[in-house]
Amino acid sequence: MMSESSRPAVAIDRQYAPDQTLDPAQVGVLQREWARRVVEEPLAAPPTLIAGSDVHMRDDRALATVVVLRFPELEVVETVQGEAALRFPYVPGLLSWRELPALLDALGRLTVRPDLLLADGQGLAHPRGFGLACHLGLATGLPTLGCAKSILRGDHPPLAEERGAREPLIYRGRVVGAALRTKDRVKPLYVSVGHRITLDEAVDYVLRSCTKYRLPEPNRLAHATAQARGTRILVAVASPVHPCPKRDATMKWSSRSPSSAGFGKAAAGPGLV
DNA sequence: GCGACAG
DNA sequence: ATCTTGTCGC
Repeated sequence: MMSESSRPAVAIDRQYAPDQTLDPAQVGVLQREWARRVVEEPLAAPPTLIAGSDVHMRDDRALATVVVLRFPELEVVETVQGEAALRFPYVPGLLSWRELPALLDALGRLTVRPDLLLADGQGLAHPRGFGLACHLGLATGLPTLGCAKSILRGDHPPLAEERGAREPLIYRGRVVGAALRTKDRVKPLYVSVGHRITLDEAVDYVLRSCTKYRLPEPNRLAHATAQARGTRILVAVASPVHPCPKRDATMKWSSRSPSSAGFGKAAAGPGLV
């Protein structure tokens, strides 16, 4: 058989693949530009398939996992994995440049198309309005939302202790997201628009995806799978240990790069050349 | 200058 | 995120 070239469930727009050679200042400029392309609008229809993603770091490698669940049943429909070499340091505000390669690798392997993707990080609640969730949205064209475990930027009024309690996340006088209690008396999650969704919908779907745990099921399962794979506690019946070729650790830009100001220190920390 | 800083 | 065991609490 042939010619029945069924296109991938999720097409990756390579124009948004992170250019790993850019320095922080250049990335910042790109983020501001791309932030203008983010669309904040109501979902076209209630989602039937929702996905959650997570990335596990291990030995200079980023292992991504995406789990798709049927909604609102929350039954697993598909699980895919992706991988990429870590060629970018962790810099607050530039997370997508570090994690997107592995995530796109995984997303490109999906055989079903999610109606919504819950990313583990910020969406619009970002210094330049372009967190990981927004980046994933533009790269896949899918509706996305950011679901972070801690705040990157912004503040919010005290939150009631009951599950469902919600307060706006404010940054520079703007509502960039929402603090959401997904479980009684447990630290809240920070939800924000990623792409093609409204904040109210994002909050609604995150809450409806949380059953007995703090994190939404898609993300919780993706995290467990990614972590297990990274720690090698999964039954690797037919798959040998991943080859680990030699690679130099050029994980930091010139320590005197004038354009690096204002982006915080690199993961390697100060003092390293 | 100092503090903050998704994963 | 990662390095890492047990432990206090519902």
